[in-house]
Amino acid sequence: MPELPEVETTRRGIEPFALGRKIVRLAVHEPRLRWPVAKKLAHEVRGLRIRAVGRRAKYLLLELDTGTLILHLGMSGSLCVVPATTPRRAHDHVDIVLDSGQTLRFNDPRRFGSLHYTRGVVAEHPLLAKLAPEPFDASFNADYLCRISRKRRVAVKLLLMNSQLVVGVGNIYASEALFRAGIRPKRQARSITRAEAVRLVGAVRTVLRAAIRAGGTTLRDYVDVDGAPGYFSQKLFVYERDGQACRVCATAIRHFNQGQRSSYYCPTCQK
DNA sequence: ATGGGCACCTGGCTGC
DNA sequence: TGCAGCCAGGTGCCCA
Repeated sequence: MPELPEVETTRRGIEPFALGRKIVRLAVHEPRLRWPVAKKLAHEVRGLRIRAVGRRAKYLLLELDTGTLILHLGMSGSLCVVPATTPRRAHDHVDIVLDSGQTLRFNDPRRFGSLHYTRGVVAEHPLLAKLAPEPFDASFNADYLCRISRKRRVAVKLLLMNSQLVVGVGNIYASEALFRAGIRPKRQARSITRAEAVRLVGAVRTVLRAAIRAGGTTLRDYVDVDGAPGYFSQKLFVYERDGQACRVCATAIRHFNQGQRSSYYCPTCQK
């Protein structure tokens, strides 16, 4: 579920509670996540201090004294800060108990999330090593986009969602960015003109920034650290708005399936 | 190398 | 009311 804005909202939410805190105990109540949580992980991080709370793509990174915890929220995951005495609820899989008496509690009904610990250079971890630039990085620009897409026949929306081109853009924000750039999701990547590439890079950044400002998008179950929803759903132009009037030109928004995912666009605003 | 499809899992909604 | 069927913010992997 969570795309970059939701993960970034979570990062900012836990940072004030986590930074500088020592991990008293890490309890894995359900190790069957996307990959089984390593048995030795809890023992490895016990007593270590959280030196930084970072993010790379959709991964949350808790930098500890001697390594990094790598947490992915999957499709339905969320992280809350609660007093350690708070009773667990369904799908509360991991507790990171801090020396403040609070715990970072990971909840994930679908269990597509993951938790790893690495003592090595985190950027070289197999999950992170092949990731493309961050959308706000200067290296993600129109030249780069043109170069990558030049020979690609794949639909531009699928390319946007490919973490080897740019990270953090999932199904919601790919549709939204393409709307803002005036480009139909079905267009072959190689048909994107330079002017369109300029617009698309700008649109990706604008929509992600706006979504972060709104605390992310809650469609079904995403909540932030305080259990509150994100408000960007009110500002979506096309996502899950099929049949409704385009907010710009009033044409009915259309919907179709693309790569086993739903895509939405305005047939008038997008060419 | 590229692109397409599947798998992993639970819960909520729709329609019979 | 019950239940089958379908859908959902991700992404690694296997195959052609």
